[in-house]
Parts: sequence; structure tokens; C-alpha cells
Amino acid sequence: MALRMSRVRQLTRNFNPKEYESEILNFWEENRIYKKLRELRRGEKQFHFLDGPPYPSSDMPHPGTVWNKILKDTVLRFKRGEGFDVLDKPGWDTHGLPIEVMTEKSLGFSSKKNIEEYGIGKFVEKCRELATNNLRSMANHFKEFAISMDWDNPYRTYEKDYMESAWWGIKKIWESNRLYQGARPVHWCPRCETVLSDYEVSENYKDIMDPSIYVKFKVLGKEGEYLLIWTTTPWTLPGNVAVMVHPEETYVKVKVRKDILILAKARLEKVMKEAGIENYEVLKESKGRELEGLKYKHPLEDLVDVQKELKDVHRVVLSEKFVTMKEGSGCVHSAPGHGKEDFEVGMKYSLPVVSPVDERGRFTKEAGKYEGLQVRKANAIIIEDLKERGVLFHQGTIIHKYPVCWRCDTPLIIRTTTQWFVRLTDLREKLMEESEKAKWIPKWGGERRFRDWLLGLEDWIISRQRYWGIPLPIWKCDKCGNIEVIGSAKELEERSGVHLENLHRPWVDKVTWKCPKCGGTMRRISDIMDVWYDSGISFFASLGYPYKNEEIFKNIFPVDFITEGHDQVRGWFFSLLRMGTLLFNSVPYKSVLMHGFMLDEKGREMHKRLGNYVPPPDIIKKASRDAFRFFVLTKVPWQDLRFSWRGLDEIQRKLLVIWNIYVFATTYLRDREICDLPPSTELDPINRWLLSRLNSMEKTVREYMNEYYIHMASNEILDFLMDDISHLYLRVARKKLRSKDKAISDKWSRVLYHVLKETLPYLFVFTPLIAEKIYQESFRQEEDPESLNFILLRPPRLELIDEELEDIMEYVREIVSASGFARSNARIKRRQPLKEMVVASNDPMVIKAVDLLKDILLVEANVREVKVGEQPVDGKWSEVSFSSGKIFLNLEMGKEEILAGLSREITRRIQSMRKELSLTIGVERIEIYIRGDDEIGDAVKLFYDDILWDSDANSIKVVESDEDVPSNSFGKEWEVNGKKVFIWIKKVE
RNA sequence: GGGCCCGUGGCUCAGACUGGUCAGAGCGCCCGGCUGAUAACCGGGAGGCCGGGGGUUCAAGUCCCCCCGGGCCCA
Repeated sequence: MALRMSRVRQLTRNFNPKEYESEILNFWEENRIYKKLRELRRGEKQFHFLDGPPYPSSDMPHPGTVWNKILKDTVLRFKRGEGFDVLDKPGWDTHGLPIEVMTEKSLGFSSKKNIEEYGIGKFVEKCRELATNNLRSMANHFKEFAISMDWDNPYRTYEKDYMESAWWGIKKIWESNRLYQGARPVHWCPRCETVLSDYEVSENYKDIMDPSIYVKFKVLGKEGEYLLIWTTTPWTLPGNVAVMVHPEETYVKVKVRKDILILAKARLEKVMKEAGIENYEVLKESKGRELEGLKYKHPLEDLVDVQKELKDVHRVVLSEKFVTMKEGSGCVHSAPGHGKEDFEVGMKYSLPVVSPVDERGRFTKEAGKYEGLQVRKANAIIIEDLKERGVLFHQGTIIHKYPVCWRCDTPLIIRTTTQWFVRLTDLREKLMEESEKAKWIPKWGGERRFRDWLLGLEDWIISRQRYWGIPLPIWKCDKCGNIEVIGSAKELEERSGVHLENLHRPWVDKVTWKCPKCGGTMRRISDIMDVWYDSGISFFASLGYPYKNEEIFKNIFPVDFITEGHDQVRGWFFSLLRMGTLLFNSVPYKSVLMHGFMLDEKGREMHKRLGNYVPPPDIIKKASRDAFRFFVLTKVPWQDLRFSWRGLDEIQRKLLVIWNIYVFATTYLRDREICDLPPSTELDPINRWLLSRLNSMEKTVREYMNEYYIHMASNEILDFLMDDISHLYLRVARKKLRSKDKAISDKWSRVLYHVLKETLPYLFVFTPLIAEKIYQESFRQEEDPESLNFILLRPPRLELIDEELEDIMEYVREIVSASGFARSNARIKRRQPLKEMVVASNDPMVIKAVDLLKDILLVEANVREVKVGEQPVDGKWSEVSFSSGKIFLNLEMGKEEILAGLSREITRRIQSMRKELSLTIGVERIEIYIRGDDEIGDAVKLFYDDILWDSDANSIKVVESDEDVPSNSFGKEWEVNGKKVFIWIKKVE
């Protein structure tokens, strides 16, 4: 192998991330580095990452989303460094209500009717445009943070390929008999005429005034006995089929005037007080359980048609879950058609579901007398009717939180509608089993959070009555009800002869064909799919499987790695698990890293509307991209993270130190021919220690990264650079690199060069911009790859790791700091050389430390000799303890020490004058003139060469009077150790 | 209301799984030092009974229970 000679170029002293960060981004862009990188790794072992698709509801990402992408990018960079061909396709979740609503707003719409009038086609195009513009803009923000993903080839849920994959999946679910139609109570906006999903409802509660009424339900067969129920929605009474009581609570029969009322004991006092009744008598107590099956007469039986058919149905049922003693009477009016809890209990008791309300919120014919009335407006009439029938016990009003439509503020109703379901309840066990196969980071992310929740899993409503989404590919014969589920555009074309490029509504709605069974017309049901279906299929739909990339898919399943915020445990993580299990009988991911939320500086949620939102461009402007990266990467990922400008500033200063390390190194290494690393047998212990540290750092970083302990890995490299290189090694190396002995300076140069260069690819994983900048500007050799991107992380050479030596260095650090303490106690400056230091210890490691790493002790303690020994008896000593012994510093100074100290003081002054005149070492040379007492003269004489070398001067003259100094010299008067000294320096032209 | 997580010096956070040099780091503060990496750097110091209470254990930020405060997800 040919001998390689390397050279480094001086790194700009000025640390200017604002400039170089965008310069590096441009460099990558202009030189198509990313594309070349993909080419380079093609054919290598693959690493499969799946991007959780952000929702492009804004043109700018939340800082937490940037954090999310930085975590992903770091893993991707690491895996590329390990030589993998990574799958790094970013994704976008483009469908759904938020985009629809924003589009509606931009068009000034407030309801579904507006959309229909405007034209679904035009509307859907607008939605697509909005999503596309936003995702492009968001992508640009991500790119700014050096997120290396395949931005030119993202997966987008609105693309035809993606939608076809979705159809394929639905067809498969249909074929496995899991797709069914069923009725269910849902939140419904009567004005917009649409179902609202739970999450749309959850954040939109308002204080609303409603009636609060107590109604007597007559118990059958017992004269004068009534169940006393409470409701704030009288309009749901026409749908009543049962009364729920709590099985374990105590219920009482109370005599009030002529009536006997049944209600919960715990509520008795409050109800009576509310109704203003003072005289009542408790006749009997019993457990709620004993009331089960008690039949009663519906109070509006004569007015509501549907109630006439339910005569035998009305009875008392039990529910521990939904009967509370906090409000009402403990007897809960139950209308399975108008309440989810009611529905659940109703199912258990096989009660009929009555929901005599249409999509505009009006009573239907089934409601008899009330037909055609808006349900909320019917409240007053119903109350009147109850009063008339003598069953209204008490009437009041209540102000309570009630869900309203987040778009039009209309109070929502709950009505039963027919929706499409995917049967899941029988898959609970399987889903749990599958979720356990994934590696969760942290462990409890999957174990507890997921598991408990899967236990309560129910069948999934996948239909939505909206426009911007993947249409459910279900066609139904309008005559015989025959159903066909279509799995691709091609299949659709085979049936109908219609070729569709755009599978969205309304185009797909127009495709019909003749029913093969009865000759009727097959029409698509008008629903679209829940967007959780969209993102849940990304593990195969992002590839267009099964119509494309079959080989790749088979290879990637399950994907190696996903990571998202903890809100996605029940979101995307679950959604993927659900789809993986439904379609492929397996969890679709191997490792899941759950990360936290980014909160504001005070620990609150960060939101645009709360005004505490920090736009990512501000972070770049005020801190830097790499600073933000390191800021988030060094924190425990699964905890919530407080944003902090100060924290960013701290990291920025660490980046400055890293920069300075390289500035320092290149200052000494530039213009020097540097050979390859010498064999370790030729190295002194300090250099062997550094190489050991380098390799253990590499080993540790790799181990942590492979466990996705990203914070541990990033702190490891940061500590290596700060503690080992900057704080320790360089302090010793400085003098060695400037050594007059070329053999020494050469050897140290080779080690330093090697270590710093090899650290760059590792640093690149976390803070790619600063690493690439240093590489390009200083370290890249002619024959080196064009970018750090292409460089593999060389595996650590374990044979260079010397754990004992690393342990020994810890003792050295302790001894050095003890010596500093000893000086400070004795008030002796570091600069003043001392005769000796004695280390008293019987720890063999300490003895080894002194033996092997004496050089460091000599320099750092600034003594002429260090030895291991007993506590000295004679002389003046400063004593300090450390964990394994004591150190003693000899404070007695001979003539030589004093003169050496003086010479150091003089050098120090010269250097400071140099700096004042901006005369750079190694560039401008100077002449020095000094006037002082005899001792000063002696010091100069004795240490003439040292001063000359350190201050890079041509000559030093001790002068008797100022006239001996050239007139154009720069002179200054100093006080050195109590003496007056005059120093002049003159630039040599 | 339920589930999960977090609560460590003035500030920001490491201390996970596998209780015992874990009471730490950085920043800030005070004192001192260094000086061509220099609008950097080094040493020392003050400062915490690891949210509160109970329990398990020879031993608990670390395990268990309860409470308080914050976050997320459900209801």
C-alpha cells in the first residue's frame, strides 16, 4: 500500500454557522449529493424506514415535527454510515376534514350544501391544491434542517397508486368477511348534515343552556309507582327504550305526595332539594341490581308511533359503567339510538335502536306527533306534553358543556346512522400478540400504553360522509342490493368500461354498471374512508403494492423502524398494527421509538393559537440548524421536551468549542505533510489513550444507535469532543505540536489528524452541517469522497481500546485538579513552574497513572518532576486529597524556578502586545526590547530561546535606556511580580 | 373519571432495563487560574433530605402504594 500523505487547510477562525450552514445545503443541492448517495448504496443490505406522514394542514411545521424528522434523519444517516441502502421515502397524509374545512373557509362555505352547489370536482381539486402547496412548503422547511430524505419521491395518500393500494386492501378485508354495514349512534351536525369523528368533537365543547327535567316513568303493575329519570335532552325521549340503574348502588322508594318514586339513595337529597320538596318519606331500600327487568310504561306512548311497537320492551337494565351518582337521579333514561353508552348497554340487552331523526335533525314519521320538528325546538313541546300527562316531576335549566360543530357552532346531536364497519373485536388477542412482537423504545411505550387500550377495542367505522378522501370502492345494486368491492382501477374498468385517472369523488361516483345478478344498476355508495385507513396502509401503499414493487415490499415487511410522538400510540402505531394484522397477519414494524412533545419554555403545549409557537425559521435565524439538532438529540427522546432559547444557546457554544477544536488543530497541522497513523507500539500513552477513547466512543455510539438510544449516542460523541479532546488532550498536544523536535511534532500531528478526521463521519450523523463544513474546508483530501455523506463509519478497532488506560486517565484528571486546588490554596499561579509534586497513594492504578501519563501531570501541574512517594517531611508543601490519596506540591522555589516564572510572565506580556497589534504568530515576526532590573535580565538570558520560540521573535535585546529602542517600536510598561518592566516590540519588515 | 409518562441544586437536563462510589453534568453565580482555539479555555466553591407521605429491603431518585403538580391519550 502506497504511503499516503495528507494535508489540512486552515479552518476559518470565525465561527459563522449562519453562513456555512446554507452554503453546505447549497453544496449538497448543487452537486446532487443525495442522489449520488442513493446510487452509491444501491444494492447494499437494506434498512427499511417508514415515515409517519405528517398532515399538511399548514405551510410550516411545528418545531416538534422538526424534532420528529431530526430523529428520523439521525437514524437514517447512521444506517447509511453503516453501509445500508436505506428506504427513506417521506410521506404526507393529505386527505381528511381539516383540509376540507380550510378549503371551505377559503371559499366562504359553511356547509355541505355549498360544496355540492359549487361542484364536488372543483372542491376536491381545491383540496388537492391546498394539500400540495402546504406539503411542498413544509418539505422545504424540513430540508432546511438537513433532513436527508427522498424529497423528490414522497408518498402522498392522494396519489392514484396509493389509492389503488387502499382499494386492494378494502377488497381483501371484504373477502375475509370483515367488512359489514351497521347502524350506530354518531355525533352529527344537523346543519352540515354530516357525521363528525370523535376527535373532531372532543375539542369543541361550549357552555349551552338546556332544560333539565325529571320525568316519572310509570312502573307496570304497581299503581302509583314511578322510576324517576333525569335528562337534559327531552328530544331523546321518543327514542327511549330502557332505564339504566347501577347494580351496586342503593335505590330507594320514596313517597312524595301520592306518588312512590324510585331513585338512587345517594341522589335523593339533592333531587328533592332541586325540586323544592321537603316532605318525603323513604319507604324501602334495595340494591339497583334488584330493579333489573322492572317494566315501565313510556310516558309519550300515545304520541310517538314507534313507541307503540315497543310496549313490551321498556324495562330497567344494569350498567356499572354509565350510571353515575354525581348527577341526575341514578335512573338513567336510555335511548340507544341517541347515545353511545346507551347503545353499548342496549347491545348487551339486545334492545332495539330507535332513532327517529333525519339527517337535517328533524323528527321522522316514526316520531308521530313530532314529525318534521327540529329536535331541539321540540324540547319545549315535549315538556308540555309530559306536563299534560302528569309525569313531569320537575323542570329546571342547566348550563353545561355541550359539543358543537367546530365549523358552524351548531349544537350536535347524536343519531343513529348506517356506517361501514371493519370487524376487529375477534382480533383483540391477535393484535396484542402482534404488538408484543415489536421492539418498543421505551419498553413501556408498547407494554402498558398499548395493551390496556387494545382490551377495549371495538369494531372500526371506516366510512365518512365527506368528499376529500379515498372513496370506499363499494358498489351496490340499486335494485337487489348486490355488493361488489373493487380492488383497482383496472378492475373498475373491466366492470364498467370506464377508465379513471383520478379515483376521487366525484369522478368515481359516476361509474356504474349493470348488476350481474338482477340487471339493476351498480352504483358506488357515496362514502369515503376514515383517514386512519390512509395512513395505516402506508407500509405497503407507499410502494404501490401489490400493483408495484412487489419484490421490495416482500423484502421490507415488516419495516425496520418507525418513530412518532406518543399521541400516535393510539394513532398511527395502532393504525399500522391494525392494517398489518388485517391484511398480512402481522405487525408491520420491527422497532418503534416513541418520542415526546415539544412544549414551550414554560412547559405548556406549543400552539399557534396560544401565541407561544416558535416558527422553525426563527430557530435557524437565532440559533442554528445544528444547534437545534443537537438540542433535541441530546435529550431523552420519549419525554416531553421544553423548548429553550437558552438551551439552544448552550448547545451553540458547544458547537463553537467543536469548531475551535478544528481551528486549533488546523492551525498546527496546516502546511504539514501528515503520514498515516503510526502503529500503536510507537505511541506514547497519551496518544494511545486518545486512540482508545476514539474507538470506544465509536463502539458506544454504534451500540446506542442500534438500540435507538439516540440521546446516549449523541451525548457520547459530545462528551468525547468536549472532555477528552478539548479539555484534556489538546492542552497537552499544544506544546507537542509546536515541539522543536520534528519527530515528536510529527507523531502528534498524525494522531491528532487521524482522530479528528475519523470523528467527522460520526459527528456527521448528528450535526451534519458543521461536520461537512469542516470536512470540505479543511480535512478533505484530493482522493477523498466528494462529501461526508459517502463515507462509511469505520467500525471501531477493538484492539486499540485499552480500558485500563482509560480508567487510569480518570485518576490523572483527579490529580491534575488536585494540583490546581493546591496552587490556588497557596496562591501560586499556574504559570509559575514549581519543583515537584509528590503523589502519595498505594492504589496501583494511581502509581500506573503517574508512570504512564507523567507528561500530562508535568504540563498540567506545571512542575519539573512528579513522583510517587510518601508524604514529604521537610520543606514547604501544599497538600490536597483526592479519591485515592493525596498530592503534595513543593512550594519552595529556587533561583531557576523564579527566573522561569519571570520568563513566562514576560512571554505572556509579549503575546498580549502582539495581539494588541494584530501581529499573527507564524505570519509576522518581531524584535523585542526589554528594560528591567537584573533579575529580569537574568530571566531573559536564561530562557532566551524559550521566549524567542514562544513569541515567534527574531531577537530579544535587554536595554539600559529607552534610547536604545528603535523609535517606531510599540512599547508598554508592565508590572511583573512586583517589578516594573518595559517591553517594546517591533514588527520585522 | 380512566390509562400512560414526567416532577432531581437558581435554570435546563443525565441518571432506562438490572436497587448498593448516583447524588451528577452543562449553564448561571462567587473566587482563582490560563492566554495565539482567545467574544474561547481551566481549577475551586456555594447550592439539592432527588414533588410529598407511607411501604418492601441490610440498602431506594432507582421497586410497591397513596397524595399533590404538569403533559399526552381516552372517556
